[in-house]
Amino acid sequence: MTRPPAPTIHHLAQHLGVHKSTVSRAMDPARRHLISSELLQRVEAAARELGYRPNRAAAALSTGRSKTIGVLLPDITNPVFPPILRGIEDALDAEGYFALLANTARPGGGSGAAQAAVERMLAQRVEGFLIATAVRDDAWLEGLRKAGARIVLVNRTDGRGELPAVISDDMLGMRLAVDHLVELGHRRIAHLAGPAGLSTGMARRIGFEQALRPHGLEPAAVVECSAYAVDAGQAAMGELLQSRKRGKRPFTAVVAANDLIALGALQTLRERGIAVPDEVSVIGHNDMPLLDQVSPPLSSVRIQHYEMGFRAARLLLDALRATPGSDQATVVLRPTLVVRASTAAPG
Amino acid sequence: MTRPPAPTIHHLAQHLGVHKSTVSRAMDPARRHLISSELLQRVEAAARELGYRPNRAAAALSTGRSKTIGVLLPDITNPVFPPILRGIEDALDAEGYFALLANTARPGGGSGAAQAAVERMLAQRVEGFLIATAVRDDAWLEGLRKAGARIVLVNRTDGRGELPAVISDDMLGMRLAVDHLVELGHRRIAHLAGPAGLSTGMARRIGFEQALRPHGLEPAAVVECSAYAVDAGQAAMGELLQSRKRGKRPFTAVVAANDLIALGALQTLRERGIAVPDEVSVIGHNDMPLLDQVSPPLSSVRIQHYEMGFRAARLLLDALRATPGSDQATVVLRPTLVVRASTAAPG
DNA sequence: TTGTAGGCGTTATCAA
DNA sequence: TTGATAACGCCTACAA
Repeated sequence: MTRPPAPTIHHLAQHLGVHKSTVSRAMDPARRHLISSELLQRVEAAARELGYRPNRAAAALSTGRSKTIGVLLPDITNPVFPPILRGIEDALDAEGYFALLANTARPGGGSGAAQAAVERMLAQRVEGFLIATAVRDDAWLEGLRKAGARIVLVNRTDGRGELPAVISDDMLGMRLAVDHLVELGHRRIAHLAGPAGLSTGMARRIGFEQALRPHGLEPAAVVECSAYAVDAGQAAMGELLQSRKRGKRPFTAVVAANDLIALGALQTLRERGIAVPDEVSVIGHNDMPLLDQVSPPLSSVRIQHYEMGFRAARLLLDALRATPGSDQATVVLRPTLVVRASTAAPG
Repeated sequence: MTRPPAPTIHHLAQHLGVHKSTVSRAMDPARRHLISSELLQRVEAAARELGYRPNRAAAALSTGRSKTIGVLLPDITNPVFPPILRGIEDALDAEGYFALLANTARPGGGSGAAQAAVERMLAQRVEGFLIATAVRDDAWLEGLRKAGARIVLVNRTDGRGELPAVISDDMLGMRLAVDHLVELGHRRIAHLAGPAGLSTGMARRIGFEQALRPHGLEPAAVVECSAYAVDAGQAAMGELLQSRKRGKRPFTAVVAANDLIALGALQTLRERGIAVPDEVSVIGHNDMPLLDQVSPPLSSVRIQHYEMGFRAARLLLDALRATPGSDQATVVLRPTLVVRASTAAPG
């Protein structure tokens, strides 16, 4: 039982007794109008009958357009990325594009995996890249741009802000968190920062400090986590408690750079018998799924992940139509505050 | 600033004063040995220098192999799929393949979206499909197979078991859950079933009933949820409590068909002031992330999602090498029990 | 070990 | 409105 060879445009043309260019035109919505409606119908009927599908690989070769976009993200297993990817896909799908996906956070680390993925994608002749990997070091990214690649950053920016990006307003996000706590009466607020090497880690840390200023406050303490992960948050919270014991600037609230870190903090606090929110308030960032199911339900700053992916993909698609260089835009999305039970007035 | 046209094999050949087939051979690891090592070095150097990348779109046209696999899943936003996808990608990546992804659970419902995605993927000349969409109705799937498409099912089977698949042993999974509860002393166990239209929903329900039998037990009650979702679980748990009130076969434990349903159940029980696990034990299924962070930490049956994706992709890749028809295999992975705090001896 | 010729399935450009 | 011809960039015989 061998599979029948897929019919080509040639077969169809022969079958109909017309030339293949005619079939080609009939199959293209943009050039259909050049065909007599009677012939058009016949072509469509025959195509259905023979199960003809234009070979995109051939079209790609001929036109130079693969209808394909490279998507780089650290790890789809991290809950912030699925909605982003979903948004990307929905936008691409609407234009008949596909995403070529690569998870670039390999055990090895570094940007090597990302570069390797880019190489392969380039070979596939993707028309552009959507990049959500968060490492801030990327000379290679700059090189990619210089080589003529179309790029839109998602959920991050490059160092110099030369690349178009769709991000969340991290300054605003931290202000929402801090204002909320200050309003509740907190004056001594600590920060569990994300890795300084990641663009959001840095932005949120700065955002935290700037958000305190208008209130005449300074950070009670800042500890940088080694990663956006529960155990890193656990460890960092431990450190924070050390400094607290040493009596310098005891804090009544903690702003975490992300939800996983916040969950780790919650765990450490629970272990030490420190009540949340009675003794210490905790607020996360991202508002990932299921935060309402943990104990206590975690307050957080909600980011529009789906929207971020969708807009980024649209931005890229628009840029592909336009001439190179006309794609300079950065979209900043507004986060919102989600108050649950992990934040309350200081005891 | 227009981007420089990518160099082709022709340019490289010219630059080196050799014929393009020579370059072609030099770039292919499988045929490199036919080239004098001196020339090989020159080619490689020149390739690096000019930034030459073989155009896969052209190679695909020429060889008929796109190095591309279509992956269909309902919704990447559902936490069981990211690890599956990651596994798929890792396996594909190792062979230089890419995944073309489609989320087929659209608001509309039905298998229309899946079929549309398949159409487009066929046009892209994917070499095969990995399908994780769970609807059990699929005449169209059968049609796809008959048309010669290479398919491996992931996390589901087809009705007749004609397609190779990688699944988890749902019978065993339910047995693990039921045995655990029986061992704790439960005799009246209820089931919150998944939608009967989904392959896992059906399999787990049957598994549940069969697991009770050796213990001389019958289901205390079974309620089918409208979806694998928290609110569906909430509603179903409400129904279960109704039947309990009516006094017929009151239960002391609930086996949920999936974790989201279990979380919904937990919520309803909390609202009604029924203590877990003191009055009712609850166990989920899948062991999705963060279950250890909810309250009480949810016992569950862990499924090897990553492995499932990885194995499925390998199976497909192997089948692609072999001749059609030689790919009949079904891999069954073994789940494990994860005991946390939501299950205990009946009060 | 290297070169030559032809074809993969489309689209694009002319010409009719 | 349709047909003819020539690419697109690579691979695969086969010949040298």
